[in-house]
Amino acid sequence: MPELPEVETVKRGLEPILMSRMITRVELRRANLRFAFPDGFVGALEGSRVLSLARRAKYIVINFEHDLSLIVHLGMTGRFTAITASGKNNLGEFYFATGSGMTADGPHDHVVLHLDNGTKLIYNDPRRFGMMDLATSSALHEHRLLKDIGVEPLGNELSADYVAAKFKDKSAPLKAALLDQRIIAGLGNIYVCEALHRAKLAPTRKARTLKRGDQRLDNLLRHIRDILNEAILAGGSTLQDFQGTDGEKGSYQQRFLAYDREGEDCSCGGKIKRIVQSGRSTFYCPTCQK
DNA sequence: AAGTGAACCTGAAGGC
DNA sequence: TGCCTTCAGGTTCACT
Repeated sequence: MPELPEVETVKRGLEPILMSRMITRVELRRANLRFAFPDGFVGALEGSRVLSLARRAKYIVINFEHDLSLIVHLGMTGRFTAITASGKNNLGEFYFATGSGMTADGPHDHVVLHLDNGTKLIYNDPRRFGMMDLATSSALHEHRLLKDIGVEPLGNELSADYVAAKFKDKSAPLKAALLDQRIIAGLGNIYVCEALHRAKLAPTRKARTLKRGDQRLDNLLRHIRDILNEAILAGGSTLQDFQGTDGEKGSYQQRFLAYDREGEDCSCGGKIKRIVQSGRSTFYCPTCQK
């Protein structure tokens, strides 16, 4: 589900809960999510103290003392819920509820982290497309999940020249190229649709048609950055029931101009169309996106 | 080699 | 009401 803005929102929500805390106990309710939890997962985390949190693409990285990192991916439906002494605090997509009597017994509560201040942090993931793995902090970028990830779209490395070089000779549709995490990190189906709509570029166009020096490429990158920043400010989107840290609903969904708007009017007078590209829905306006 | 589609898994929503 | 089909924010594997 979550794309870069939602993952960033969850990471920011986890920060005050986890920072400087020690994990005293780890409950694993099953042996795997997308893949098996690594050997020694529980033992490595128990007794470890959190130093910092980071995000890379759609991965949340929790750094501990002694060169240990926990890499988490929320997949499509992963969410964190913190139960503190004062009640339940939801960090991901969920609902807000209070009451210290809440327990971690939902059918898809797969991991429970018990912290040294009594807080329980629950990872819930119905579809189990999420992932958790351990890594060596000092060699984080060499981890198999992270080593081939491309540039962060909100960092300084994302430039038109970089993208043009990656798109050169690419016959894949622009939509597919933008979803490729090896080129730009963190873009997902929604924000790619929205950015292409804002940039008035057809998702079906071959990536290589945007060449070095083409102003439309600068324009597209500007829209990508803008849309991600706006979404982060809004606390992520609310497809279904995404919510920010404090139970406040993310409000970005209301601003979608193309995504999930099949048949509706585009501001240009055309109609939003839904097509399928590499197995995923693309929403765009054939009238103004060229 | 690159590009497309299927697979992974569960739940929600829509059609009949 | 209930059964069946389709679809979902992601990633990765297996084909052509």
